[in-house]
Amino acid sequence: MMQESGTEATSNGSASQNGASGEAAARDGRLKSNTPSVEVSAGDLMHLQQQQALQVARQILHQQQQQQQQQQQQPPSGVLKSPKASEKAPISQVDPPAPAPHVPVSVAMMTPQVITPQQMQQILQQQVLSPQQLQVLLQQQQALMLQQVRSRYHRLHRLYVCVLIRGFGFVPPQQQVSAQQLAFQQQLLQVQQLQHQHLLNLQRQGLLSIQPGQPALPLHSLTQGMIPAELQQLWKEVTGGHVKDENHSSSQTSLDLSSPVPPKNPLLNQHTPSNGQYMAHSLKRESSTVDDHPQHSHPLYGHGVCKWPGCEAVFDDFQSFLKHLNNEHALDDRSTAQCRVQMQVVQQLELQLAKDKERLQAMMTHLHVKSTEPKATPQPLNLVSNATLSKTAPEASPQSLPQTPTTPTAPLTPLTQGPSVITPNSLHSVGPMRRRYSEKYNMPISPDIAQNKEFYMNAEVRPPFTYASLIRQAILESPEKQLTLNEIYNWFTRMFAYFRRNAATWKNAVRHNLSLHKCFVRVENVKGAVWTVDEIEFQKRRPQKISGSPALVKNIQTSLGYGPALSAAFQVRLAKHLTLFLHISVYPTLNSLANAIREELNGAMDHGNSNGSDSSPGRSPLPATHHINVKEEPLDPEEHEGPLSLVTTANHSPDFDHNRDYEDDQGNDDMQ
DNA sequence: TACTAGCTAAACAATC
DNA sequence: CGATTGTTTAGCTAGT
Repeated sequence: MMQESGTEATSNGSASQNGASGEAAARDGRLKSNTPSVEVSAGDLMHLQQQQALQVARQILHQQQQQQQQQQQQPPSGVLKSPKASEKAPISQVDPPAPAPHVPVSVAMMTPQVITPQQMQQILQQQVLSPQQLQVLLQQQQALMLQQVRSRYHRLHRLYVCVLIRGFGFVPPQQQVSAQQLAFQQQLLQVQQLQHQHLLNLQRQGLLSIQPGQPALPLHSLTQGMIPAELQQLWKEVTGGHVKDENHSSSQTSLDLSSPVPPKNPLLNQHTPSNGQYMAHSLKRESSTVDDHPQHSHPLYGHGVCKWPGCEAVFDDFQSFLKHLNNEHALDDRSTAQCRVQMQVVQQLELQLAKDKERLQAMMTHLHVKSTEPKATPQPLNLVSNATLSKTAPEASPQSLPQTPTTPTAPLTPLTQGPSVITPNSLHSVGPMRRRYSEKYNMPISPDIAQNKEFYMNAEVRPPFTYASLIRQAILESPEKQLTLNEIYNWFTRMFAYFRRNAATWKNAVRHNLSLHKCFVRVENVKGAVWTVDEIEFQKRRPQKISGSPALVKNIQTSLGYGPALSAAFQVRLAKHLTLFLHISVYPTLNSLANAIREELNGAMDHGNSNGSDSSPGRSPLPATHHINVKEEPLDPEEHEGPLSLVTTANHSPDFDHNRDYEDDQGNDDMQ
């Protein structure tokens, strides 16, 4: 008797693998992205550019030094010479009292992407520019920069410098500054376009989140791979260390620019006497909305713990935290690497968030459009639930109706299978599933089951299908297209969490259906008896409802404005999914749900055009032992494979009409 | 209102 | 003998 009991079990995990694998894939992606060289091509590009920039800057510097050595006798008047190496050494990070030397913008300005080293060399060899001219123009350039581009993205600055230098390069030194500026303006326009484009790209990539009222945060990744001290030294050498206006306007910026640290951490480069003032100021500037108490709050400090990734050091007071921050998380390779990792993480999260937001928006829009249609909402949404909860709605409501008014009442049970949420009472309250929509609108159930497999397996939601449909599905899914009763039981419990309870009830119903419906044929086997599906019988009985009641079809079509019955059924399903999606906050596979919705959206039309023969190749596999009364020829054997598609139904409804008074009723009468 | 479909419950018999 | 399987009936509800 229990010979088949062993078949149960094995594969409850199969369904959840989709979601799991998806998440794993996502995680993999994220992990991969943590290695800057692999995933973020933009970052790689920037890195390369930075390296190039460095090279170019060095080249320029070298050339200039050579020139200066050659022309040492006549130092330029009015313009300061480049600082000596010894003066360059103490850079901003270790030189708190002197903000002037911070010239970080310039560092970032060393963009190599337009001017090749060869070009630069050529320019310098031709001595197109004297250091003094260079200095003047740099200052002009910086002024323009301040005017036109307040954002402090490195890329912008680099591009500006690029333009500057290039403009120089093609203008003879004799020419007047206005001509140079003209050329520069042209370049500027070009660069601005590039900047805009680039910023858009970055925003799209989630690298940047520019808030309206906030100064744009530096894109630290642009300086990845650059050593701030070196860069600033180079800049000093190039500019002579005189870019005061820039220094003033962007003294904080400067630090940012030379640091790959995320904006959230304004302290990284603040090697000021760590009294917190500067940091607090910077912090307040950068996150003013968050920080009302700059002295004691910090994005990296919370509940007495350093929130630097992987740190979690505990501090009694804010000052010690600041000290710790300056000491332990100073600008070094480790911190930089951690910041990069964090950036990648954030980027991935933002990407994901953006995608999901977009998806949600589309769904909301879709729902809103639907709900505004007069008759669409009430019927399909409650189609299942009304019937289902008819008996025990008062019981069920507290469990299944904490949602919004649009929530379908029935199949909604919390997705977590925990007993804390689902009580036996509530489950029991989910009453008979009369007029499951799959029956009513001839929805093929296998796509639904397939797409929502994970959902049904994990959520104790009553599947909106009749027992007959489910039994048929179980049988058709089997390799032999035949199952023992116990195997059918197992399929139910395996596929639907709902059927893991109240076994006596639904098993009785299964048996009842097997016996009652002619479409289920019992075949004696060596091992005992197995049940098969007489597909023809099954197909015959189902379309009666919809084809036999044109009013229903009409109602569906008119009420939904969609035309085909597909829309009604689909909307029910969609509503179900969406409701779940929207109201159940913690569900491990939201993505899969959303994907299911999307796939349904996409697939709906496919079903409308194909005959929807999906996963059930089952074609009357049976010898039909006692079905001598199956005399009507199948309309089209192909059309009867698998679950009914709506098109099939629609196309053949007249045919089914003349099958209306089929023996099913007679058979029932016989039995009764 | 009558009819039908579907569900639940239950009684009962046959089989393992 | 108990559990399982299979059949049948009854009653109910919702939809037509």
